[in-house]
Amino acid sequence: MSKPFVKYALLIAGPTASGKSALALAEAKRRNGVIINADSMQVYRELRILTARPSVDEEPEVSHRMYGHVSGAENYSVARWLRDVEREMTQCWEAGQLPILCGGTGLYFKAALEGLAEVPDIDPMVREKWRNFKGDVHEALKQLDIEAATGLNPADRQRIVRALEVLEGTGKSLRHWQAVGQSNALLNQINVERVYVHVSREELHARAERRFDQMMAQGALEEVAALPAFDSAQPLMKAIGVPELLAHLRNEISRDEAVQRAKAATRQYIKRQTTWWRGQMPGWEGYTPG
RNA sequence: GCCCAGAUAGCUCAGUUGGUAGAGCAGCGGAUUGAAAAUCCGCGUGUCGCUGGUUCAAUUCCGGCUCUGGGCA
Repeated sequence: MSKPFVKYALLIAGPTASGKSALALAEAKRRNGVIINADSMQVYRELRILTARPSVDEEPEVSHRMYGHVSGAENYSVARWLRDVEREMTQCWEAGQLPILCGGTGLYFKAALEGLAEVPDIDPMVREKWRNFKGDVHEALKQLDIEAATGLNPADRQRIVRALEVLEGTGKSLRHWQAVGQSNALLNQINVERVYVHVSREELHARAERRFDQMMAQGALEEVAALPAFDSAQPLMKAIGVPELLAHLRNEISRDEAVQRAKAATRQYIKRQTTWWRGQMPGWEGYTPG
């Protein structure tokens, strides 16, 4: 007789507007669970409506963690999420509750399941330097780290800048850290149940469209208008709907145009999420809400 | 009713001095290790309104028709 696992977790993933939150809620009630956020945008306090954050007030009997717990002035990251999740899961187990990780950010689930390269924190000054670098960053990386440079597309500025800041901040190539491997896979020794909420593309599009109209009715425009003057490079400023509604508030495009563009951005996001799970996360149990 | 303009990809339009057509957006496929709702790569998906005529060949030229704008009545 094998000893039963003490540590157990339920992972609920799926594209946006698939109905993950509803499933998580039902499972939490049924299995004495706590819902933990696995979405990179729902962590930001200032965007409740646009990120479709679950309205916690309506379900006081179910505890939600890591929703809106970060200011949009900050740069959240996979690494911070892993640290936050580890803390929350531990609390759940100690309280005899089931942690339910629910969200649409594939990289977060992948990092939790497979670990993340243990790159030391980078000095913010170094990050700033490369993010604001005016010249050709790919040229710069070729000079400093030819191996990392050849593996990246010259147009992929974001990854190139990351390689540059890691090199300068740690003295070693990003390739080195990734080769060293990941020892911190959070869910490694844990009994994990993985559920992928599957809904047809057509249905997802229809639901996402309806949902955005609802967001507008609930005051999404006002929510964006009320945002503090964050730097446009902040992650929160790139949440779907924010650039579009800001453009409308600056009188550059009509309200209808902004809505159409935001809906298109949502469809494109759904496509990227679908691709991610197809390619990066095979072996999840499919679940179709019905 | 008459005159003028237009009708080409899902949308907005370009183009072909006659040899079955291409941009942007949308869409589809892919990559993805500390910004991931990010970032990047790839792919035209088409009765060129309908119908006759001229021609080896018509989306292109000519006629008729239909529809849509605008103008005149």
